[in-house]
Amino acid sequence: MPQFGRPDSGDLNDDRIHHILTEASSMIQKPSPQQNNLHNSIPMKHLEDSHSIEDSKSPPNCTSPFSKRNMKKYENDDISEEKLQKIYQEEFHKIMARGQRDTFPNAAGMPPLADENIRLALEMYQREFSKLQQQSGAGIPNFTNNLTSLLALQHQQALNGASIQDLSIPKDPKQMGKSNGLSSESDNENNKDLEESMRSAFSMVKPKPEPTSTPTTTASSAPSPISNTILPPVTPTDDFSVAASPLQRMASITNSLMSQSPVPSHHSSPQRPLKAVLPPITQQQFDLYNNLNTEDIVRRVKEALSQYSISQRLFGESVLGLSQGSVSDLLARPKPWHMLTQKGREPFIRMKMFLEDDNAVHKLVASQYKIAPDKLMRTDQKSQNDKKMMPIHSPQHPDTPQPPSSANVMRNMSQHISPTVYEMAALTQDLDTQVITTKIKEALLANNIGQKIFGEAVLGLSQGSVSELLSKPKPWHMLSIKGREPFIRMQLWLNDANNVERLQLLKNERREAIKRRRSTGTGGHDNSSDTSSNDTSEFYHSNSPGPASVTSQSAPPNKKQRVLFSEEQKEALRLAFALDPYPNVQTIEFLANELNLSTRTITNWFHNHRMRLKQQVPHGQPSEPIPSRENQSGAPFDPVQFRILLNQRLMEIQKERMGLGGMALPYPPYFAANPNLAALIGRGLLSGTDAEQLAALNNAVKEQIMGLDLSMTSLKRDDDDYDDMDQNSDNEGGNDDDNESLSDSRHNNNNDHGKDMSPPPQAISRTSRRKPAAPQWVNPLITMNPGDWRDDTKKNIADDKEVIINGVCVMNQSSDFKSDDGDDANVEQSNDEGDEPDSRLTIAEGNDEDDIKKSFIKKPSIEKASGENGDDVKVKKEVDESNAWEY
DNA sequence: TCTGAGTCAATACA
DNA sequence: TGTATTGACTCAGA
Repeated sequence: MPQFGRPDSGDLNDDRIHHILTEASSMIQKPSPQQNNLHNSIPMKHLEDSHSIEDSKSPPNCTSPFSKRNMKKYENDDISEEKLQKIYQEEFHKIMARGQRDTFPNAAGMPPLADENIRLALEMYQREFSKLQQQSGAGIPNFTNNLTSLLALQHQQALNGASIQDLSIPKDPKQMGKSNGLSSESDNENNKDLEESMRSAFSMVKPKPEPTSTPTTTASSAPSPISNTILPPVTPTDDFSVAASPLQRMASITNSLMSQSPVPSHHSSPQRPLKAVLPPITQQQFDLYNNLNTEDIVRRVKEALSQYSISQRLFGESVLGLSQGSVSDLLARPKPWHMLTQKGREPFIRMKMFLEDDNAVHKLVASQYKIAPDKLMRTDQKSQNDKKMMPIHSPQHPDTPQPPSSANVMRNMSQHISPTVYEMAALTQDLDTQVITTKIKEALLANNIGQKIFGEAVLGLSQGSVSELLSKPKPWHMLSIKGREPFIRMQLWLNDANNVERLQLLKNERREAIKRRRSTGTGGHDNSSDTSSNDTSEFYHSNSPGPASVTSQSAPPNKKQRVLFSEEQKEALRLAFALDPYPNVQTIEFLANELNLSTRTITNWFHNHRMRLKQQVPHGQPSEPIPSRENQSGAPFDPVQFRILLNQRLMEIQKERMGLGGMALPYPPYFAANPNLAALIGRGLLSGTDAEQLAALNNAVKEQIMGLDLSMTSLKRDDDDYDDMDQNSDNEGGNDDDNESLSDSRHNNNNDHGKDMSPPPQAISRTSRRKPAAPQWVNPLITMNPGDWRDDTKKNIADDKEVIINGVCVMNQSSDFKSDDGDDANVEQSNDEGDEPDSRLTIAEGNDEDDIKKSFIKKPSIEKASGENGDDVKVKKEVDESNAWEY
């Protein structure tokens, strides 16, 4: 499905960019070695100027490893002005191409990122070019004219807010090229260009060429390694510098634009043919850093990388000249200094230099997120000057500088510096995601704006993603930069005075478009994403890598049908998960065979199940409902045990379907007489093996037999694996209606099941998945402090306890816990209506039998679980270490 | 290679 | 039609 916000219309712009590049490349003559040298050096200056225009007036930071700029060649080389002009012209084209992308809202609705910078860069070019002209008395007349007109046009369009489609490049075929052809990849390449350029801006790394890669003409249609390495070389000794002059690089860009398949641009492009090669550490540097605390360095580096979400890959390649794996190894297990060889000490010296360079981290961030370094630097400087901005210099101690209110931060940022969303995400220390989503929900509801249009236009996300974000927002500190971006966008949207109007406008446009389509009989399904090339709402998008992947605009392939698990399959998977949330390959294959599913599907299910269980631990909860893999029991998954337990479970289900839920089981109860119980406990699936716990279990079994607890015997809707916790903490949503709807749902389910006494194992028995109420802010203390589940009651529900066993909960249920419905318990619970939120291994008790309830909740392990937080942690740790069930 | 994080998009339901 | 769910996918880290 074509993504809203990624319309085709931008191709026109890309077309022009592409054509400029093509024209430029066509002008290229094979450079002499001298030219090569010159070209190798000039872009660096240009990049510095274009990326650090404001910095250009200040002396470079000579202490920085990133400040080693190769300016000498440009300054000293003897070269004709004509060539210089040509080079300037080419670089101008390049900047223009970038400027078009960065300055004007592009097809993806990206707002201006560095319009000022681009303008300054262009002005700089103009100045330089004028100087050249004055010096030489010759020059290229049209160029300056074009430049001037472009600047004027750019300025005017910026003022008018003109869309990219209106951008008219001065028609001078000789210099500027004509508009023809299309290349949607131009933007990608420009992104790469920018990325690589930025990388080079603090280049400690120079790219190493592929052995055979020295294309010298524009004719090559094969992708060249150089096409991926637009960045200029760093040092005069660089082999690559000879091979990749700007002209050649431009030609390669053109070639790659012509030949590349539309691959989304990403900084970690898999086609990277480069290997980082750094200039060696000098003896002076070795002397300077003759004794380093590697652990401390590693710690600080990790903090920096973590704080700014800098990938190890980028760090390794840009700073250390090492692969991601090597970086990981170094950071995880730093050797003490004295144990390192000179070579082994090099990366630590580089890390040290990196840490000592105030700008290095920001440049890396800029590189990672394609933020113009000077922009980021300005942000940084502004933040230092204006305390209302994010205090980014004490990131490791978020409590020291009091972060400003999120709204103020956003307001300041959007008003003053127009940073990218990534910048904001990286630099904002705290944001109340709950408040934001609440406001968003209110706004959408009040103005009848759907999640779909909001997500596509404002967030660049699909409806489903918006739904999850709004209903289950993660706390800020738990979000990666990427995950923070939607919230930044939401806040920006909230700050926009015309936010609703824009969306309403867009909505109407869509409606009109649909009407037109229908009236014209074009038919086809409504692809509401394709109406939006000029959508004002996309203003909220930045030109950061973007929230939404650009999906193909072409006709979607055959709709892929989703796998739908039958209840039996789900039950089996839940059981298997309870036995081992991290199944090994053998287990996965066994399950795949057993359930007639693909191993991939099994893997995905476990993966998703872990993730979604984890998501149920909301807002800042340190609780880990799923034991880490290392904490898993050494005992392998036991297929026999699995089959026995599953068989019993399926019998339970069948019995329930037959409406015999209240009757005594004709077979040994689930646990009480289960010969595998001991094994289950012994495997650490139950926390504790003492008699009391067994007694508690037996109580639970007794309840089942008495029909007081239908948790094991009701097949309910199958969507409650993950959302029930949210529901439980829903302070606003719990009401009678919820219960009613749930009851209805259960009723229907039972009826449905009753009709089919023995559904086939593969039968799809989907039941109601509708939640009775949208989950609201979930209490973070779900597993650690159940007493805080509900802010409204503030009840210390010592009785409300749960035991999550590998994500499967065993809990009691107090009477005040029944309010919402059994459907939304944040742990699997049962109620007297037979609504089992999750038919996974669950031992619960009915609401109506206080005695039984009490007997159950007095399980020692559960009491431990409900203690003070500290106790909780302690107990939890013990549980983890003993591979026992968690709570 | 596995895992977590984030996301898409098919699907179901109100 | 809008929203919630969830299987599957991509990407980065270990």
